[in-house]
Amino acid sequence: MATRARRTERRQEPLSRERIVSAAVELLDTVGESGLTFRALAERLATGPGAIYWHVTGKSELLGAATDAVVTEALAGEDTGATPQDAVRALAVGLFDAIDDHPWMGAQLARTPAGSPMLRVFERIGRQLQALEVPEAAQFTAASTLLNYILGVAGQNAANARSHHTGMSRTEFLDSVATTWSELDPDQYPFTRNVAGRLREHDDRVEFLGGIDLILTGITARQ
Amino acid sequence: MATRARRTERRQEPLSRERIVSAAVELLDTVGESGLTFRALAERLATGPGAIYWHVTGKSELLGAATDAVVTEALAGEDTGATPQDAVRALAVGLFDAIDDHPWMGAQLARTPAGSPMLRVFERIGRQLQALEVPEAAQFTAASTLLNYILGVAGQNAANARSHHTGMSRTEFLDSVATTWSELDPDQYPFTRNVAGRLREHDDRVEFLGGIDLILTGITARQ
DNA sequence: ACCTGAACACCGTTCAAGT
DNA sequence: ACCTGAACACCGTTCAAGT
Repeated sequence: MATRARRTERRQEPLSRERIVSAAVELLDTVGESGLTFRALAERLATGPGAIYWHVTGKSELLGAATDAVVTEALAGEDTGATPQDAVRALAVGLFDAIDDHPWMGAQLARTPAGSPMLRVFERIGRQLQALEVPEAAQFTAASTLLNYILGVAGQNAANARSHHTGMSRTEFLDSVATTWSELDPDQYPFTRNVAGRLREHDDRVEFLGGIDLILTGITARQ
Repeated sequence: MATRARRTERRQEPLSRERIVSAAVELLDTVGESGLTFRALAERLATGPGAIYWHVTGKSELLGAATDAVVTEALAGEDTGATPQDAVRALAVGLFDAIDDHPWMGAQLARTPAGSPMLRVFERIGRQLQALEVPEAAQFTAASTLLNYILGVAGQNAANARSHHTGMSRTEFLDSVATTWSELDPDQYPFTRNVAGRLREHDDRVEFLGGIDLILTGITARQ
């Protein structure tokens, strides 16, 4: 009953939104934001650029769908943690790592109106705030603050990833920034000069979590 | 001694980086991000697109310079306030309003590596934290958290401005979001549904300041 | 219904040629 | 030194024509 082995000219699976989106994610991951073009995508899918438009309305929908797919994967699984604070940290770190793996997504998230992907994050943060017994009147502001902070870091991460593609490691990069900062005019930048040294022992993820904790402290200190 | 009145063919001021940047800001403000093209800019400056490249290396530098100009204007003047908290609030609101007036800048700031414009914000936030007597080891994280939060809100504001250019007012827009949220699946989005009503009495600026206060509370609660 | 790929209307950027 | 504007190498998107 089995069909015979065919020549190497493997038959092409039919085009589908799913295949298009996952090819887009691959392209974004390997060649970066500017590498995602309809022509490159079409070549990868062994078709013409026009074909893609049958399944997707345009480039911005495509970028949105790619982001959505990655966020969904990052948010897979239930929220768990010894405390609600831990659950928020786990959620935030999950997103942080996803953005680290897919830097193009940081820029995309930061410029996406609080639509589908981030709404799920908002919801899950909110539930943990309810568990923390944050008063109802304060829940919205608390959840928004956490979300906006996460989005801000996401944008910065994306910007950094874009700016030091010069083959520098993150440590080398931070080192060079630290040097620049410590050479700033002491009259204009006393504070920045003062904290420059701290950059050399800087860990992005630890720093990110430090901000989350600061906000969580602010949220609970009010009660 | 005065030169005679000339024909209406007014003599063109020579091109300069300054004139180019201010024409770019004007174009961005009136036609939006996608309206800034070298051809449109050249027409406005009564020259050819190539001329611009003599004064500016390319589009990304131009966008950076435009952002820099607006931020500089927004940050003009000293930090003042009855308390360091007030000074931080004033600083943050100044930026918020500038972004509100120039929505394209939100996207730009969110994707700018912490370079020149935001470094000045970082510095000024930091000085207020010193005034608050935040322990030195905590200053960097505290300043970064405030800055990242501001950048996150900036990005969201820009995204919102882009998405509801359909001639809806902000209130109408919030109303429609509130309706969407309150119709979400109660099993999947209990929290979001629950806070949906709050959107109708939502004031972006008040909400923004609420987040700043939350973070400031977190910063001072640690001491 | 779905795919093809040439064609359209743009871009940013370069560069020989001018003043 | 500074400006001009045609030309190059791309884009996203459309659409008649095919299967």
